[in-house]
Amino acid sequence: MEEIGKLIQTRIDKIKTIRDMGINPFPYNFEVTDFSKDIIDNFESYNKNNEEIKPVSVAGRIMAIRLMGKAAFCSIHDKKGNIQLYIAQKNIGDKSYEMFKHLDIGDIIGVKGIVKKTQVGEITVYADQLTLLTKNIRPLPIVKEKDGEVFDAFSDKELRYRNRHLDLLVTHGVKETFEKRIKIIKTVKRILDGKDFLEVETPVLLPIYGGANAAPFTTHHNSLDMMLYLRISLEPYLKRLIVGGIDRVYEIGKCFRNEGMDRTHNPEFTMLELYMAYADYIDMMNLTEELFESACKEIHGTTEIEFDGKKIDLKRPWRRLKMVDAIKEYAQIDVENLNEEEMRKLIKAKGGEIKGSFIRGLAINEIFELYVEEQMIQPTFITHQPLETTPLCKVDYEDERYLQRFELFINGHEYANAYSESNDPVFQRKTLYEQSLRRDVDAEVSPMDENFVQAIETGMPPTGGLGIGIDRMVMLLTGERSIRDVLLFPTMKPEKPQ
RNA sequence: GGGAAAGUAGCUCAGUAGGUAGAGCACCGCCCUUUUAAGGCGAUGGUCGACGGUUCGAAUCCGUCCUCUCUCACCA
Repeated sequence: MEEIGKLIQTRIDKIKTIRDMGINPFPYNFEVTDFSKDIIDNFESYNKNNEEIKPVSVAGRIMAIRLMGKAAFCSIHDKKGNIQLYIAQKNIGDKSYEMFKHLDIGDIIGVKGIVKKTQVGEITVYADQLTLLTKNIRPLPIVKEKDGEVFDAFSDKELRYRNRHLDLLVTHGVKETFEKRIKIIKTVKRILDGKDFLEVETPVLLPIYGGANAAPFTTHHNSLDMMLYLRISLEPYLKRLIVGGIDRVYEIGKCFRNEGMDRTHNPEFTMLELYMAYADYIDMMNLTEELFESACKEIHGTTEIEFDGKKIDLKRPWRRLKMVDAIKEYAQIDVENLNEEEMRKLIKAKGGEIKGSFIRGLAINEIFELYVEEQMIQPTFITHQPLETTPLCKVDYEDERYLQRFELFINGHEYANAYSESNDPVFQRKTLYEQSLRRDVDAEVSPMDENFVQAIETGMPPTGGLGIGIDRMVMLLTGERSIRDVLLFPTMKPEKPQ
């Protein structure tokens, strides 16, 4: 039998021993009235001048046991943190103490008792009653700590991601990261709700996909006997709602892209998309600033954060720079006065390449990405991308070679993308139709969505649209470098291939 | 897809001229009523990621594969 099996069997045997003592190792409930952090933070309200003021009832998982004959200290972990318990035979009685000696790290117990400080001053619950609430049979990773230094941390990332339940229990900061994640999302929602945006839920399973260039996941509906796609963006349905008269609409939801995985890409990820009728890309910039700044303040209490050792200030307003001006300033390249040959040379010099025939606007975008993007450390809106970079955006009034679009860069990475949305139905139909013809050469091109085009033909008001990658926003604000550290259950290959 | 590193006890890790597999913690037994990485004594525990090869003999050398990490490329 494998070793883990023996450890488990030992604990299963303990369950029987405890049952033989007339104790149910899996009782139904326990009245919890107090939590670790509250007791520690408000010690005086529990104990004054070593006089008990009020008894407490706490419950949690045993994380450490220090047994000394007829008494023991143990640390339990509850939803707010850790607290030490003092378990003495003379206080809890012979039978309970006998049971206690059969408990393990990982068991869940409830304790009623009084709060006191030990000789060395640690706030401790002195147990009068001990109740076993759940017997554990599978050993936890053992992580120890002294003076803030962690020993034998549960550090194997594969095991941590595959066993997030263990990771949450024993790895410092993991739970906090996910608490921050939801705080960020709630802040975003609060701001949007306050501006009269309607939060909606649109379908994930679609007969046709679109809104981005990406390979979709496919599935099959049995009773309809048809192929369905998982959405790659939220755009097509949110725009239908704008047409439908919901002038301010947003959704925060999972999108799915069947593409490569790395530190910043997971096959399923969370997008915020919002659409605002009668607004343009300038309004979207103002809103983006507010969302990031507010979320940052909510998490950090300040607009200044540090990431990768770099100080970043998210305080509004942020710099707004046309793409060609950014190239001029950061790369000393006057890209508008270059000919094709000069541009090709610049791209090649940085290891880039031009796919297919030379398209001037795409080359400008390529030069920006190669020469400038990584220098955009402080939050910067790069605006006026060349017309050729997307067909879904309106061109600028002043110079029709460029778009009313922005991309937000922070710390050299893109965090948001926004347009003054194109709403010319004739142009949209033509573009989407021509795109769909390229499907046999480019598998990532979306098929023609007739129903969507008909919606646009009904008339979409002038609209500003904004997309923000929530996972990356959370990474920025929590300092995590891998998307897997901001997803509770990141996509993993099965351990043992079937 | 390319490159690099890794996979040894439940956890964290040692372990090369190729010669029967080690530590700490956990677990088990004993001692211990103020410990906090508790301590002391003792014991158990391994298909060394998988499969092949070389060899009298492989955790170790070679090959293939699997998983994960980092990184580059691709992709929003």
